[in-house]
Amino acid sequence: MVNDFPTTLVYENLASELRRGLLVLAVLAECDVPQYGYLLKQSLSQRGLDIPEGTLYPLLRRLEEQGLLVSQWQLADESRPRRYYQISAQGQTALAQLTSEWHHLSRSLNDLLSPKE
Amino acid sequence: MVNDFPTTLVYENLASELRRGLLVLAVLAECDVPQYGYLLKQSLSQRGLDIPEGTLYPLLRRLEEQGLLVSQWQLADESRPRRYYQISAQGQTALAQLTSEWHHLSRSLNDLLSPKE
DNA sequence: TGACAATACTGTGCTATATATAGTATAGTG
DNA sequence: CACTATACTATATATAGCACAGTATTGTCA
Repeated sequence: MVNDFPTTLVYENLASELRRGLLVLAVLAECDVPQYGYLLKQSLSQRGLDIPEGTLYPLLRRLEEQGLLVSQWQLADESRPRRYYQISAQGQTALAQLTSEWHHLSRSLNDLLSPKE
Repeated sequence: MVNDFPTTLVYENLASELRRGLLVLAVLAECDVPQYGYLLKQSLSQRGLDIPEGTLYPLLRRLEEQGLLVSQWQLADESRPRRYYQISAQGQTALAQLTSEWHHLSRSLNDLLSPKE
């Protein structure tokens, strides 16, 4: 099995790993305004962050379970019920910390990736 | 169990998730020059990317298994044997792709995190 | 009217992976 | 001579993305 990985598969895998951690930050940041899953998927996609439903919905539930998001069903007339998620106070604290960590990390990585001496 | 997470634990968790995907990129980039685990750990730590041994060593083996790194034992006299890892041709391709993906993602995320309209 | 795509979500199970933990062993230092 | 730093291996567990499948409604186009 060793070394039998098609290059594209390996790459896809690594790329999604890269994306993975950033999604939490992105979702938390977007949820400063109430959002429901499908809308979120689309707005993130527009920003270049494609995320499959199978990842997004579980992520939203997980973040709610951890107390970073709160949600409620909303029955706008004439439309399907939607579950709206919004960031909690706890979530805002986490978002602030994560954002600063993000800036730190991205700076480190950019240094590392920039052309060497 | 729901909602019983101490905030710090949740945060630690998310922060390490954030770091996780970036490590692969960082390691690949550093291995343009032969590196061994312990040295890598230290140079990354200096750059602000702390990575426990329990994460780094398995990562190196995994990347070699996937054909992105190659390694060999080296017995410098007077010192303990070290396993040196270096990026492979395949690895360089992956690194290039990942780097461009990284720039793309970090731009998206920075947009998202920057003050709103 | 009837089919098909888009919308909007839930649930289950697989697999990949980080991390904790423990263990081995040598070199240097006080 | 003990302790710390160095340098690595191995195993077990828990987490979480993602694929896949399912449900159901709304809108559209022919």
